[in-house]
Amino acid sequence: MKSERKATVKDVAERAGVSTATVSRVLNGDARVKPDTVLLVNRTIEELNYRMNRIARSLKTSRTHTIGVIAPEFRNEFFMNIVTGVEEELKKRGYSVILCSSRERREEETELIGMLRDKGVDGIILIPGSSEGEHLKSARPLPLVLVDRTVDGFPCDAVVGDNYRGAFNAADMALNEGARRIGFIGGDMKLSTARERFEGYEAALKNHGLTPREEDILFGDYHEESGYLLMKELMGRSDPPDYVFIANYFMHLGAARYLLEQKSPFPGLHILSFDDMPLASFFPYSSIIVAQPMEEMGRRAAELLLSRIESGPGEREHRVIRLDTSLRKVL
Amino acid sequence: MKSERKATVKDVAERAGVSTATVSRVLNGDARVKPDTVLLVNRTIEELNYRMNRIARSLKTSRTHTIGVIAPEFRNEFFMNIVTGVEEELKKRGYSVILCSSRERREEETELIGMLRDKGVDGIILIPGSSEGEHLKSARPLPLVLVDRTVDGFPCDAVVGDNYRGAFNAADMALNEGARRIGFIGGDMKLSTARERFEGYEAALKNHGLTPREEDILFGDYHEESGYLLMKELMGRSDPPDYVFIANYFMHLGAARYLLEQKSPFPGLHILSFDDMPLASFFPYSSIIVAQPMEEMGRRAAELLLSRIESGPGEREHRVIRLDTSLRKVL
DNA sequence: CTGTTAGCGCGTTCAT
DNA sequence: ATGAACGCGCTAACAG
Repeated sequence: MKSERKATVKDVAERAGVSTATVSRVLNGDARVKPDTVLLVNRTIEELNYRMNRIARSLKTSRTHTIGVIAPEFRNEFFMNIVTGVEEELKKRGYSVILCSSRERREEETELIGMLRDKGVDGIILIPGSSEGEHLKSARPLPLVLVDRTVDGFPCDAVVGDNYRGAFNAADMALNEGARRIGFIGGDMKLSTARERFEGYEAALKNHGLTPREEDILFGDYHEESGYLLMKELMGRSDPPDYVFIANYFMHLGAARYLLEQKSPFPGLHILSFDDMPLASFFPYSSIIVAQPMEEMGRRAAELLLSRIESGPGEREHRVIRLDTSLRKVL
Repeated sequence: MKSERKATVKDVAERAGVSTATVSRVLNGDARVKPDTVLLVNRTIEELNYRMNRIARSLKTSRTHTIGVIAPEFRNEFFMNIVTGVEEELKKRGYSVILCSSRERREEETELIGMLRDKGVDGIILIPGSSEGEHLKSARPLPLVLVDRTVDGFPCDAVVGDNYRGAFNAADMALNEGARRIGFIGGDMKLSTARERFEGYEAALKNHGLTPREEDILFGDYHEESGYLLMKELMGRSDPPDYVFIANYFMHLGAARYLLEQKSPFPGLHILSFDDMPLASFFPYSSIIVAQPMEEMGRRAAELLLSRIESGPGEREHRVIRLDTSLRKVL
């Protein structure tokens, strides 16, 4: 059982009595190899326990079958649902993913893009951490697909949820149900999703002949703490709204924490929120949830990216895929 | 602005009037290069906007500065906290991570190990999806570090929490607080963590002169649904225990779902649980939580792996690092 | 259908 | 302190 050094194409070629080119052809499923030869080569490969050195191949082809994925934060279930979809689809098509966290910092995004390019990834999928995109052009000419949010001043392939309609539909349903006043706890309006969700909410109210009251509308930053504080502010008033729309899951989480802490109940309170995470429907007063197809967003982003990669620089138009949301009625 | 093909060492060498060997030395910080030359080369590198082709380097050195990380599931916050620690530490030391999901299947683990080896990773960090490890030897001789759980019949470097002491301490605290009967909702006893947690619980009871009642002890599979069902079974009885120890976060989640669904309260109920996730302390009746240092587990695993990689096949003893847990008192 | 040959871009002796 | 030359393992022309 003397385990020699790893076998190479050359070893296989010699042992099988063919040329390295033929071995390479078999390896790559080239059609014009005599079936017998294919068999012979494959048998030899088995015998030698040969495994292709993909690094050498990459050097030659300048393709790594590796995609860089940049997410703001791994501990975020929402993002990781997207990544799950990405990985699933990519794996199916023979790619793997280098995952990096941008920690929500622009400079990190820039740095990571450089690192990924150096590592030779075939493309990048990025969940933007901020609303600006100027720095993303450093990815060029590498194929790049944004997920979840678009970015200002940087037209780019992207897969996002239909935030406007999602928010509109939720608010509309609440209104049809008899909501009198719907408060709003939003995200940073510099983010595309935060804007769209607010606009959807606003449009639904107008559509019902209501004008949103300015004091019912609060903006935070999509983080847990901000949801906590804004909910506290809203409910601490003498005349709070009967419905509250919370623009994302993490603010919802914070709001729920506040609500749970209070001894006395809030009769008649109903909460609308974005993102149907496993727990969201168990938060107190949770009533209508806008569900985004998180994994599908990831899958579609992967698909889009691969189509760019595999078709070369064909179509130059940027494509923005907007996925439907659905409503989940809780109580 | 004619953007030529990417510059190579050769281009830099020519432009700087030195040899490629010198450029390579500068690139790798070789001490014996005349300072002037270093400066010159570095300037040229800037001018040409040269970036090293790391694939070519990898082909030569057979080191990729890439680590494979296999987790059972990306949507699991617990695992992703570990991965966060891994990525953080690795990034600091100049490595990046290829992340793959085993979907909790042994065959996937095997397959992924093969894929990672083919991609030339320098080592693998694996969060085992099952209790068996026979198939993991296919990773040899690649450095491999297990995190969170060890595996039967496969001695291996590993970083785990001190499950026994964690469980012991939690149960002990509850008993000192006046708990009369502590029920137990455990995980699959084939898993090392499930066994250790049960043993810690059992030992604490014995230590207080109590014998655990057989009917108070239920085993599930660490998943949400199983927590739901077992909690339902336990609380549906005529004489349920006053304390319940739930052996991991996801079962705790399921149990909480059950509890939340019930109209009538469970006066005096206290829940002990493992893993201090952001929400755990808000679950109903949550009382004592055993917190594992999730990110640190990841960091330590990364450290251990890199020490193996960078020191070559030195020490042959497998090292198991057992990290302390801490107790979090909720109510 | 198959073989020959020439690199891909780098690190590394072995000279000097 | 520096250079010339070879080769890591593979694929891609180009021949035949």
